[in-house]
Amino acid sequence: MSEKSDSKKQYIIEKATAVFSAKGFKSVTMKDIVEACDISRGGLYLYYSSTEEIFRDVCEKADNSEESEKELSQMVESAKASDLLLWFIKEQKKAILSKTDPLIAARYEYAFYKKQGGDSSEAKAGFDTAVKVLKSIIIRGCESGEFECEDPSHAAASMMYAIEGMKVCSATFGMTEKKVDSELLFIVQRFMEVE
Amino acid sequence: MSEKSDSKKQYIIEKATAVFSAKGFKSVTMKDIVEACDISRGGLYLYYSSTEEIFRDVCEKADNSEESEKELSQMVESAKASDLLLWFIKEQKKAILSKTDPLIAARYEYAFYKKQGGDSSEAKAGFDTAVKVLKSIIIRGCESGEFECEDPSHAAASMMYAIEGMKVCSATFGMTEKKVDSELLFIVQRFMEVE
Amino acid sequence: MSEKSDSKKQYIIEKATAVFSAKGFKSVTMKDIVEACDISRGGLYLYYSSTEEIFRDVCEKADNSEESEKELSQMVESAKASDLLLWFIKEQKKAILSKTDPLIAARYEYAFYKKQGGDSSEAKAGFDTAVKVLKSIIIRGCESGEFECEDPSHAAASMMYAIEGMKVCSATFGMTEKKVDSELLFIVQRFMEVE
Amino acid sequence: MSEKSDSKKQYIIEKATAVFSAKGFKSVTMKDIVEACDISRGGLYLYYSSTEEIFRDVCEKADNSEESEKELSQMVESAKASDLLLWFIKEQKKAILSKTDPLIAARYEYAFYKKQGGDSSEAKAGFDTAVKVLKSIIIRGCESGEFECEDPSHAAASMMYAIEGMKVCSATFGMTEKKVDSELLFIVQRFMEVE
DNA sequence: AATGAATGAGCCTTCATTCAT
DNA sequence: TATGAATGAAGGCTCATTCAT
Repeated sequence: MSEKSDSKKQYIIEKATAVFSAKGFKSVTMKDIVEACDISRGGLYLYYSSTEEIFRDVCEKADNSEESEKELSQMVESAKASDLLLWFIKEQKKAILSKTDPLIAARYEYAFYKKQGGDSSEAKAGFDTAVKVLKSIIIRGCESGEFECEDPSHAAASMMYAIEGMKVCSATFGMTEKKVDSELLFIVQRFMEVE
Repeated sequence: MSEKSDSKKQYIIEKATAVFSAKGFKSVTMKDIVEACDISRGGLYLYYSSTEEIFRDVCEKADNSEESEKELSQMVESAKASDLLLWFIKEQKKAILSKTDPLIAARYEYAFYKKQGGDSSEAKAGFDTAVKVLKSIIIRGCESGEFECEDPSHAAASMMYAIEGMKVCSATFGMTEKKVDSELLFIVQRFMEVE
Repeated sequence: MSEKSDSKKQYIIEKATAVFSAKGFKSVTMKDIVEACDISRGGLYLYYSSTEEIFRDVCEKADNSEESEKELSQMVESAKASDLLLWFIKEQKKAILSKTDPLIAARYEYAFYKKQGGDSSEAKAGFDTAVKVLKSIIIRGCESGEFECEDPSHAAASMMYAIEGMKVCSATFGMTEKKVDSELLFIVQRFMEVE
Repeated sequence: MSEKSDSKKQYIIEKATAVFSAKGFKSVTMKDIVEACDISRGGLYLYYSSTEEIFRDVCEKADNSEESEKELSQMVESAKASDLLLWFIKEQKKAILSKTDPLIAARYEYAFYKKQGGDSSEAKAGFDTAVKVLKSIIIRGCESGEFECEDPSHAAASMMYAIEGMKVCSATFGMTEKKVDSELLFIVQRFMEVE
């Protein structure tokens, strides 16, 4: 199963990504996927048995190709903290503007759907990871004297909440790039002194 | 029609609120409402013809009983800015913790649903109002010398983004009251000097 | 009941006539009538308990005010047969063009509906009456030497079939007045010699 | 899809024909068809999505097996006009008596339904075709000296109106075969001299 | 592995009809 | 008489899911 079926799964994921990006999470039916993939109804069931299952893989793949954290873990060893921060902020900006992630709306829908059902570990994990990364950047910057920040832990969390808020606002009623830039700059200045 | 049917509508809203709180927005069917209200299928259609229509009234009622902004507009005339800020933060805290608003998840779902459909004015309006209120509190505090803040407009927006982020996080994977308190305090301190 | 309720019935008939003219027979619901009459649902049921019942009265009233046959029976005593024929043809022309009878489509629909249900006496009665009238006109004309016609009985029937055909055609896909005139003239000439 | 589903469509058409013959057009529901076909609700929707769509195919099939016009176009090349006329009249007689076409009532109902909706091209097309065919037969007969007729165009139209009238009368309140024979004979004699 | 026809449950919506007032 | 809220049956439609091939 593994080799062949894996490439087929990749194909399905690819087509499904477009569907979830366009329709969100709950509105997507197995029929939508079947049609997007130009595959048979029964065929799809050989690989996936619910839209949720498909969505998970869609997100997973998207997360990986949004190489962000992986890439970071390499940079983090070598680079200057200010470069890292710049990079992190740019990544977040892209995410806010959905340039990287057209799935954002679907992700939130899914998060709420799971909350309803009691499970929410995935959403939490994503957020916590981002906070950790940001915190480690700040700490690094403080150590190297690039930044000054009394409470990196708190600062990282607060910044991420604000960023999260912008993501939601952008996903629900839209934000201009200019506005996002201005907000991000303002926030960074508030939470740390950049030398 | 108006008196009697209005009380019936109130009854439906009341029962429906529980349904939306428990199941979010999209999963709720007319049948769910019918059953919660213990009325006939046709009976419900006498008052409402879609879950969306019901949801709007549910939210409207919830907004009014979350007397927040209304109440504020009275206080704002007389009170000290620091009291107003305290009050505002407390309201937001309640909202974040869903103590006031168990509809929060449904509201977000609805916002995404409308975004899908192209309309998003309602969500935007809610956010903008909150920013305006906060901004006016900050300005007042600056004038009275209670606060110090260079850029009230920006500060208000940033604080609301962070609060919005907390709302989402709380709605998707939960936040403890302690955590919320700590975050709110930190944020306020970052964005203004409280004398 | 009789006096008061009669005037109310007349009112209902009047309003219902417009509804049947516009929507045919089967598409009309009790709700349509209720709305057209601006009366309560229960109120209508006090007088009528089905659209069919209403439709019967609607037709009956229409038949009476289309004074045709009644009026004729007076004329028939005195007038010249050629005048009567002229009058008869004019009446039919009006009927074909639905100038007199916007109910025509509804009537046919009803006729087919009843046929389905096995009853058809009403439709037959209407047609037979017309044939009789036409036949008596022809006979009268033959006696007075105005017309010449070997088989008045057959001629009357045939002419009425053609007229009936025109009614249906007019009701289903429309006919111009010019076309109707031309056809009626042609038919009369074929079935009798007008001196 | 084409082969298998076509045979299934044929099956549905066959069963549906009986339903439309028995119940007319408007009274027929998808459920009726589903039950007549002994298939599932969803199954029917695989092939047809409205009773109208089914009815169109029902009529089309009926029209083809009433080989009439097709057959005629072959005969018309070779046969004597008087034979053609005889054939045409016989076909009409069958139609009037609904021996060929138990769908007649449903067809009229459909015609009125479409008129209500503004479309009536189908009904008109059917009638016009019949007129053309009859006219060409008459012209042929005149050319060969079999018939004598001053105005074939008018005569054809008038005859068809009469025939149409008989169809309606037969469909609504019935006509005996004898009566139909007698009327048809009379009409033919009136509109042309048969040598 | 893959197909796609078939199923049946489930939701939506509209009406005729009743009944307490 | 008259009202109109309420009911529930009936029909429409869509999907997830299965299964013979």
